[in-house]
Amino acid sequence: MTRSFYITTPIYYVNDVPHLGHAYTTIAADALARYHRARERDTYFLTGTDEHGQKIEEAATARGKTPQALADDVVERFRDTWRVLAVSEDDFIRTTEARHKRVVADMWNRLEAAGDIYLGRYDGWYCVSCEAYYAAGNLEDGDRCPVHKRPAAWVSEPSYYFRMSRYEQALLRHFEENPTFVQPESYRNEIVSFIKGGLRDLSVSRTTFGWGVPVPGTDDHVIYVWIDALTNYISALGDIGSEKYERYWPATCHLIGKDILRFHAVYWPCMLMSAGLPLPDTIYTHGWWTVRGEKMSKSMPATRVDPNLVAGDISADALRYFLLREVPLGLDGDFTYEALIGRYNADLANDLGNLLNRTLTMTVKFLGGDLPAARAELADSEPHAGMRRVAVDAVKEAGDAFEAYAPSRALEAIWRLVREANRYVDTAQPWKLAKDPDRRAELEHTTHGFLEALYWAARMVAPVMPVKAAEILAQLGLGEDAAARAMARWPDASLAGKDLPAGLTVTKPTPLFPRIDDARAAELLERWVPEDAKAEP
RNA sequence: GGCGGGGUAGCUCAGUCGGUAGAGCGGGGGUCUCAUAAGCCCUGAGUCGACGGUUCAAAUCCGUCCCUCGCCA
Repeated sequence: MTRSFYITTPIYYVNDVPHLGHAYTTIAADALARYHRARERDTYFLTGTDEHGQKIEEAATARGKTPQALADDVVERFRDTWRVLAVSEDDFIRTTEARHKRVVADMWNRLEAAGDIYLGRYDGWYCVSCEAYYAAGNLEDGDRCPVHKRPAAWVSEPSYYFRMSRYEQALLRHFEENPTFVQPESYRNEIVSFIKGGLRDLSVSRTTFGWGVPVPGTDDHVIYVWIDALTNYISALGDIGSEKYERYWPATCHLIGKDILRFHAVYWPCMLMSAGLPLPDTIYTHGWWTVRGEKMSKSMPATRVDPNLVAGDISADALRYFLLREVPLGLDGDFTYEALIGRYNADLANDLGNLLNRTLTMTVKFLGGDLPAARAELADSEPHAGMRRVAVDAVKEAGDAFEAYAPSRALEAIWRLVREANRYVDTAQPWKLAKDPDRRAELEHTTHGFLEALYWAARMVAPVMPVKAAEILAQLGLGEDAAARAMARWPDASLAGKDLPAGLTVTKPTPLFPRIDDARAAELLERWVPEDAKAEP
């Protein structure tokens, strides 16, 4: 029995407006979840929101609302965005839900029962905007936070501590025994050297604000971020020991951004060890997007990319494709609208979209729209055998790549198939075969060949482009149910030549990805670039 | 400052255990006509960051240096 596949995104701070960074993590996790579902694994995909903390409390006060009312309000921005981006999460956890708070309290009690919680005092610099504490050495001009350049506050308060130092050796051993625990390897090395530098105990409660999960048995301490936030990965499954917990925990993959690597790769494993719970298989750290070479930031309008807007104009799938194809998951990348439109035209409109269009048109023109069967006697001759070899290889390579958290490589492999199919059409020249009644068998075999290539390509791109994949299958003549069933199964390479369903009829195609010409590109840029950024050079 | 990545065609990057370099994009040329002025084919005299070393042979190993990025609660 294969183990289940449980993948998570971080919970996003609910006060934020969903941006390209949120979209990227969530889309990547969604593609991986969809791929594993197609491999018929018991898959669970979780995302959600972090709704506690001082920042929410203050924002709510400023608007004359309760923190809960504010959270209830703004959480919809995330839910709406995920609908627009075709995200298929199985659950959406909010840290303000009762089911979450109950498990957080349970986690706390477990750490305490293990003797790993003690009362101390916290002294340090705190920046409200970052919701983060700084060592004196990391501040600028004496007391300014390096991110917001705002003065940080000196705080000194009683605080409970988690005895993380106790797990230093056990954690190092876990890294040695599980070389893929943190991926990619460069991040693993960073974390190992961090741990080797020595682990300190962790301040895990606060008394200066109230919006959070109360520390069990106290009335003045609130659990400070990590135990609260990280526990979402378990609380979404239910209580520890519940049916769903047993079915999905430990997680297969926590997909995260590099800014929260340490919390996932150090704090969280230590907490789990203390609680006596198994550790996740892999913490996968994806890279960071810059926009036009600049770090994304609220103070830089030109770096503001609204995934909802872009998806609305050129389809969610096109954005999903670009983000997952342009850059390997573990590396940083630069986002520009020019690159987005470039890939849209080259890969989606010209290669894939036009392949669908030309092949369907030929099927209608030369065969009256009836999908032909393959001819066994031609299967092993060229160029037919060449087409099949490339298709079979693509299924294998794309599958291997998705397994290895490398959607960009999977897409490259699928595009080798798409390009080969275009080449196959040019080599076989169906328009000539159609003029010669004696070559009817060749015409049918070739047509079957490129349609099956498309049938496979559609199913393989489905994790990344679920909506467009369904459209391709629909244009190939599959009904809604048949299309859904096809997408729910990864192609079986051994079925080459006999996988395309028989008896289907196709009609005149509609362009899947209408080409973006220069005029349209200018129009889109006008819409996408924020007003306050247009003045910039 | 300490530790760790990188510096390869105009751009983005591949290059396993050393055998005188490749893929996509862009540019240039050609060609088919089924197609979204799409497709297909052809086209790269790159000091493989610099210098020195090991070797019959180094982008690939060693040393020094330069530049760049990341981590150091």
